[in-house]
Amino acid sequence: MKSKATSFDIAYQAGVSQSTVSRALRDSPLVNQETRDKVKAIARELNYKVDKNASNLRQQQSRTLALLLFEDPTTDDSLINPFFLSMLGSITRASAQAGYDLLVSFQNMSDDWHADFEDTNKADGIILLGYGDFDDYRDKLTQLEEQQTHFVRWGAIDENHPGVSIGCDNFQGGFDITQHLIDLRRKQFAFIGGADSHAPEFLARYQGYCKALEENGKAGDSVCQISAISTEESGYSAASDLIKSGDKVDAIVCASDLIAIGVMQAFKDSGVEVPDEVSIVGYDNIPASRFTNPPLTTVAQNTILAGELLVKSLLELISNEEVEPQLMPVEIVVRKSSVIM
Amino acid sequence: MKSKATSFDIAYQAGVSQSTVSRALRDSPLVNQETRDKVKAIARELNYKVDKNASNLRQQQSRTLALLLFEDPTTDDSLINPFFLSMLGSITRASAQAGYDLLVSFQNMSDDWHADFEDTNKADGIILLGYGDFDDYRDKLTQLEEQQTHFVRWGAIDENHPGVSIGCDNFQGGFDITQHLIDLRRKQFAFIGGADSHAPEFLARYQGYCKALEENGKAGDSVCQISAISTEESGYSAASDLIKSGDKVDAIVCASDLIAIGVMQAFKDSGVEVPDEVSIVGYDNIPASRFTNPPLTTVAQNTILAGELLVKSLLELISNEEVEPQLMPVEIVVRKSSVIM
DNA sequence: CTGAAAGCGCTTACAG
DNA sequence: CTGAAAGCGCTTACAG
Repeated sequence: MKSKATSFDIAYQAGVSQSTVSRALRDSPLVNQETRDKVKAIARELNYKVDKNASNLRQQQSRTLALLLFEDPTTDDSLINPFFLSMLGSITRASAQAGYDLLVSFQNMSDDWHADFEDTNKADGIILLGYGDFDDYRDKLTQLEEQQTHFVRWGAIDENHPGVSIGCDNFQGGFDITQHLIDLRRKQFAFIGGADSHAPEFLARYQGYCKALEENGKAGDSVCQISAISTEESGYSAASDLIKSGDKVDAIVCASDLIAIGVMQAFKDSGVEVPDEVSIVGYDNIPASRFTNPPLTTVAQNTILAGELLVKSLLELISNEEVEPQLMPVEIVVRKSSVIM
Repeated sequence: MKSKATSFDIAYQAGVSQSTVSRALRDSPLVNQETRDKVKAIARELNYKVDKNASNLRQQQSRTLALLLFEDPTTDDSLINPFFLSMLGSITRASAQAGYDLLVSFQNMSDDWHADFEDTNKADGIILLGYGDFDDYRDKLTQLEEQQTHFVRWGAIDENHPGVSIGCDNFQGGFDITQHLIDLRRKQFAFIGGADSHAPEFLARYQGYCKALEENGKAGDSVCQISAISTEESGYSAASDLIKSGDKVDAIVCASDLIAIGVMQAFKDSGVEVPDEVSIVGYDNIPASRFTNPPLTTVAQNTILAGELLVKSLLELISNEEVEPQLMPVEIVVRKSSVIM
């Protein structure tokens, strides 16, 4: 009584075979309209639901996507980079709309993502968000590709990177935000954030930064760059080094908002006024960027579109369609951390 | 060749029966040590992974938990209340550690959570985070209970609420933070946030607030309360009303950080200094609360412990153990929005 | 349009 | 300690 109804229970009550029940519930055109209605009515009445495990086993699929997050060295408890957190909602939503369930896990929970998700039939494909060092990560991507795993990742787009990437135009973002500072008549620039193969997104932002300086005759001397990973602490310490060095700067482009928040704090702690003495800008438009003091000028990436595109591309990959990497545009969000009133 | 190995492939190579392979891989004591090692070696070599669907179907379970988030009216794109977002990491982590997968979805994606998760065998249990109006939500909880669904929720603890709740001591939090303001010699108090059955957490915080005022001989006149839902906009508009009313207040307890951020903005826009003229405090200790100007004094809930406890309790429920609701302690985080320097 | 039957890949009671 | 067999609840080719 209390135990779950199966398709046989419905078949019995409807006076048809179990095969017919299965067909009717899946809206097969093979089934007579009348039979179909009857079966559906009984199914509803018995509160019948197709058993996912049985259905998936039979069809050799899972109708589930896996979202693998990178465990970030964040200051709060979430362990997830706030930028990725804002993407989570749209990925969840897009998966659900496509009729797929979404499994969420951390990348470091497993060594072999393919084995743990696709081989076990837990997921039909994988979405990757974030990573530590790209040079290490690349090997994992190559491995996934060799195993013919269906996966998409958010990040820099480069023909040499394994797999399909969806990402924003980091070069353009770096260029635009630097141009914004140049338009404000800032003279002495610095870039804070790693600018090498370990972090290709940051590198592209840096290259956009350099290009903007170059186009404005500011190459050479003022192309100052200090490495930092994407945390407030790292930004704080990089900025402290810069301040100690005595180099005069009046414009700082940070590779991420988290870095910028740390950098801003370091300058304030040294008694330097932001933006009066130095303009500071970030990248990502994380929720906290609106609340910093002063509010942070930054580069926004469309996280809603990003989530939708990641899911859409992955589903295409799963249906063996050809999928192109996608480069999305960025948008400058001007707030008070850059503009002198 | 390229197709996935099954237990039969291993059986063939190991020269044993498929049953023995299954037993060996599950570390059954029935299997000879030698046989077990051989089977495991071959499994590793063939990159064999147990098919989840088959295994789950057979065992009539899913080893999966469902996390149902409430789609909040947030200002950013995530659609998820930042407080719950910080819990996501620890829930993900705790599930993985218990050997369970975590399915994430929005509550409004479905009308019948039981049917959509437990009846389909997609999940063995459900974790609920957030809701809109508690009076509506309560019916859903009652329904879940009637269907004997395994579920736990984060929220107010009340014997009359259906199901098992894990939550922080909202009454104590409201009391402590109000006492903090009293200790600062504030005189005229207001509480901003709904204080009725629609939002039991807010109500408990309000009751703690009232109790603290009462104990300090401040009951009666100063027990001012203005309703607001947990968004910056709602806080802003409630504070604007308060300001317009001309009532003098020098201490405002907000039911959440989001409300407090809006309230603070409204006062600043009216030229009132925070905290010099009015102390403003929030509740939740969301990431952005550290960055507001001035940084927000608030009540912190231990999100890591909360996530772990939710998962632990749900697993106990699944194994049909008796589970008690859990009330966790809170901690006041004093920042500059309350304290005059 | 419908039914009987096979089979997806496991786990486990049963028999030895 | 091991194997043959049943069965979890579906979907779908096959036959009519």
